Amino acid sequence: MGLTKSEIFTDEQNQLSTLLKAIAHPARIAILQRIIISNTCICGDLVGELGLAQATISQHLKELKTAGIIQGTIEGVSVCYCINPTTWKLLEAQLGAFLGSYKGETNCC
Amino acid sequence: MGLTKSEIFTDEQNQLSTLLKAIAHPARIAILQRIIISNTCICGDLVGELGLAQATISQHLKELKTAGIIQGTIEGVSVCYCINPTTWKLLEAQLGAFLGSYKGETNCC
DNA sequence: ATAACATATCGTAATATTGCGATATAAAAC
DNA sequence: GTTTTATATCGCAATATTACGATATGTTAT
Repeated sequence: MGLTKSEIFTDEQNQLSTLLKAIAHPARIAILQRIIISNTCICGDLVGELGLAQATISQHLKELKTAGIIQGTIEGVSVCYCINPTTWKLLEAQLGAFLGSYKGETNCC
Repeated sequence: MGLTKSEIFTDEQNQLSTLLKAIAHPARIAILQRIIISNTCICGDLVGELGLAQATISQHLKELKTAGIIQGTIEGVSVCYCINPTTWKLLEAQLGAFLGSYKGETNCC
């Protein structure tokens, strides 16, 4: 085993969990925060600021890209990574609906 | 290696990633949705509805409980699991701040 | 062309996650 | 007290993730 049984869940549940998984790492949260702040972010900058090796950061960027959360365009020698607005909005919507469905009524515990 | 270097990130980044990781699984999303809908949820119900073994569901519930997202109180023979309102609000706040920090200005790609 | 720089990919080791059968625990019913 | 019912834990196998050194690739300067 060790393999998530995605076939027994809905597409929405699988999609949301995939997006959340991509964000659920402190390095990737830090990377996204840096991208959002600078709005023109290259990998090299991150290598200096986060305490991770270049290979590791490149790998995290790839995961964010694969999930569709960021997009990269080649900008001369370096690569410019930005937030993918479509996916970001999708995440906000899906997550908002999910988190908002709990109204805080504690009838129970 | 294979161990996340949490010491190089801020407490907020680590806390948010821990909460997200707990939610970032389709089974756990499904479980939370069921808990929210029924507001009085026991493990046995879930075993029938999701296509996972009892041991697996119990493990997912434990992970949600360890992360502080749900809380369980013994209710006779079965256990009643509910959302932990404090953690849920914290997650909404942290995530709202994070997702909301991106304003969608594409100056770049 | 070649050197310098930026990023990606490969290979590998350590650790974590997922899933489940088997078994333990603990309360309620008989 | 034994059986039933509900949940938890153990142990294991399969797979995934995290991290990084080494190396490859590709782009700009010289």
